[in-house]
Amino acid sequence: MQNSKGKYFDFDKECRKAGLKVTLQRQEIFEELRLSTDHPSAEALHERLRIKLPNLALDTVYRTLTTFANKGLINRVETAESLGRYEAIHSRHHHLICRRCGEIKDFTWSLLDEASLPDNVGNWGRIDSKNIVIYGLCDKCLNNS
Amino acid sequence: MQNSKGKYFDFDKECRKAGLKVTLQRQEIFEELRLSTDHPSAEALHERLRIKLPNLALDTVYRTLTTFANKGLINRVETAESLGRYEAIHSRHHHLICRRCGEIKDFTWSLLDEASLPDNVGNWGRIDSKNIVIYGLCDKCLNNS
DNA sequence: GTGCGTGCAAACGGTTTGCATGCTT
DNA sequence: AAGCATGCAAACCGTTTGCACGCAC
Repeated sequence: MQNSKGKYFDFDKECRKAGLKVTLQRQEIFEELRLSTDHPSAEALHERLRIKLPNLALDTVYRTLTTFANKGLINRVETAESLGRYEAIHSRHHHLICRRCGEIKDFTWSLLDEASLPDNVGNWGRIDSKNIVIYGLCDKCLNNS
Repeated sequence: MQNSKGKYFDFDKECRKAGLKVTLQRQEIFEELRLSTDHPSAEALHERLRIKLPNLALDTVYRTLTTFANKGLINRVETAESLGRYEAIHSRHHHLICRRCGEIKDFTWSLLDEASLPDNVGNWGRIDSKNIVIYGLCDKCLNNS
């Protein structure tokens, strides 16, 4: 993505716009995350990048992900394992989480996105996000049990 | 609750039914959790029980909560802080979580509970729970900022 | 050249585990 | 009397932090 002419997302540009220096580590971490569809953890990303960047430190991955999330370049997702996991930002979606294998599947539900909240919420405050989290057993795990 | 004649929930009975021995620690931990409305963590419960049970070990609280959750006596709730927190089981509800103070408010939304999932979920597997998690800033925190 | 970003190592906090003792059944 | 539950201490694991060097700007 270094020199992409904005094909998908001009990372270098967005990075600088956020006031961050463009480094190889940041480029690669973002790219790996962008290509991942499974909400990897910091450790998982570190593992995957070991071939490309053998010297990459795990704490750099943590720091980078935190920085990206703070700058709004990526989203942090709370999961079943009480473990911080991350995702490249894409469209509004909800989560199906398998209790067994931990896999997280996204799904969209525009009907809900547009629905207004029930009265008993009242004027709780300012709402930033509204997400459904569904737990269960995915098809694979159901068949292997 | 030890000798309550089933006024709210006969803990001793339910405990034995689940194959668990009834101990003072378990009774007190359950009772404290039942009286709590703020989804306390294991550490918070431990702290609150210090007066009643000065010798109660923190790991006992962890073990007890895990045991209860496994037996279905209580629910485990995933929260903003990536921290396991617990709640006594009450009626079906959803969560409003304040990013600032971490407070979790419950609300009900039967319309959603009864709604059928969108088509794109397909036959993902077996669904155990379906919860909405709303993040934002509660009224108190909004006014103090 | 300035200062942010990185790698290294050590600290940290919540949670889990091994073991011997104690209490429920 | 038998065995699960507890307390204690140590281990564990994911994450954060302090520091000095190195690279982007």
